[in-house]
Amino acid sequence: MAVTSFESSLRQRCSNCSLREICLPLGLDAEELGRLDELVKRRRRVFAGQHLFRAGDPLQALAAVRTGFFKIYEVSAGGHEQITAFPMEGELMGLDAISADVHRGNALALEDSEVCEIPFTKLEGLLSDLPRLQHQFHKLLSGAIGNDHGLMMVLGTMTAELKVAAFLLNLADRLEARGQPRAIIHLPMSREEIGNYLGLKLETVSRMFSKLRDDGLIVTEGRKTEIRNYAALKDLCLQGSAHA
Amino acid sequence: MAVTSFESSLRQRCSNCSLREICLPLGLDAEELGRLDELVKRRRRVFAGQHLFRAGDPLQALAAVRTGFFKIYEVSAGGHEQITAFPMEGELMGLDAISADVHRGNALALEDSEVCEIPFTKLEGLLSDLPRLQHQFHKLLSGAIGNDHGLMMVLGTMTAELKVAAFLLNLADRLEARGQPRAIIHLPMSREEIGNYLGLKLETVSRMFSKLRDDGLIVTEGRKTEIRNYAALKDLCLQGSAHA
DNA sequence: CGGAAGATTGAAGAAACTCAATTTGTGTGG
DNA sequence: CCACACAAATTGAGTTTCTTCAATCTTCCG
Repeated sequence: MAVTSFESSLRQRCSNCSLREICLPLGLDAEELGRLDELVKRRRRVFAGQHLFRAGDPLQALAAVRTGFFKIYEVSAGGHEQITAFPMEGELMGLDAISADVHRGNALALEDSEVCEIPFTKLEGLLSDLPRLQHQFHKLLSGAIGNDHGLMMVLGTMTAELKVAAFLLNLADRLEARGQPRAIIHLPMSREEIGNYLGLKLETVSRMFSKLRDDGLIVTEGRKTEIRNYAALKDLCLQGSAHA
Repeated sequence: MAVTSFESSLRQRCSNCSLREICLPLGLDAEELGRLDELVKRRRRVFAGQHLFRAGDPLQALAAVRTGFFKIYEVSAGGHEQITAFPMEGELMGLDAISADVHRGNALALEDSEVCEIPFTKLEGLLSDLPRLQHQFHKLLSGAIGNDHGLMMVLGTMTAELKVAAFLLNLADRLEARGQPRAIIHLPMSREEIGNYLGLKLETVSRMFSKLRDDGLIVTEGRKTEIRNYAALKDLCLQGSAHA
């Protein structure tokens, strides 16, 4: 018992979370963190292939990825699937559900994962009391819009090669923001899922991986990818969208 | 003077605004509306071709379109422009700027327009006091994410013909939500701007307009477009994305 | 170790793009 | 009000890019 309570006080708190600089509680003081801590239901496990929520589910809680990787996909009226995000550690899922109190997207774990759940109604109550948390939450929502615009730019302006390059760079930068080496990327998603996300067919994605490999920008070993020349990859993206 | 004050009390209030069911103040009571009213700076004019804000400008105020039409476009590091939205009456602009306190996008008036400006810091203060307004604001932010996902679906899964059809349907539905006839659409944007938004070249957009016209779904007269067969246009979009 | 799913590569086809010419629309000054 | 000039839109022909179809090859589990 003593051990359990020790562990829970040590590990299961936002204040000790290694993701607190990325996740919701960024920039809160100890008292504010304590209030938030009370709300958060931590370390719910979601195994690879399982859904955390599905489109149509009522919004109960927002979820932050603690460990692992998810894909969020929406299904159109015509039945087509479109992946809208690949959330990783520290990223929130379900923000688009606030609008209608119902999830638009489906959240599927790509590998065994853990999430922290934050009951949304309770969170909104807390936001009224804690202006800094409120502002932080607005920044998160706004940032999600900005991320989506970034993807629109990729989808709307880039060729297949640039899309794949931008995809890898995006992952690299997000890994780096978490203190991990940006050069080594383990892709938990298939070529088909990457293609769906980027508006390409899986064969095209595969071809572009091969091309980037042949050009010496990356090294591929199945789903393990290493960025060999980050600067060149970045240049490729920049100059690529410049010719318009 | 008496007339002026009469007019201002009659016209220049959210409570009398014809857009209150679409814009921010949805579902507020009289007292809450009054508090919001105090913040809003109304009827700032922006003439066609003028910018309301530009990327890099510090976020001072969110802006709601009162009359007219805007385009929001972002410029990538490589210099490519991507239009991310065409806001019309009742729609908010600048939500993506909260994240970094700086505008990401540029807001250009496509026709002579009027906007209501809401100082953002003051708004956040008010949100803490008015839970219903806070919730409404969160719904708006969340809805913006949902809209973006809808566009991603269009960009990622649809052919040129379907993209244009979906674009027209989107406009039609938004007009209808404002009590205007959904069949008659005056497009304030050029073919090139439509193409930029949809990830197509202007010639392709033109061709698809012609195709939809030849198929009897729409009638075109320059930028004036009439939807002749709404149901068929909708079917086209649905079945189109089903084959995957 | 064997089977199935995922990934790669090739060749042929379709979709959208580029380049170019023509037509239409718009606004301005005579 | 018309004529002119300029910008936008349309249409055509040829090319590029991506997709489709198909055949391997690899990886990952049981």
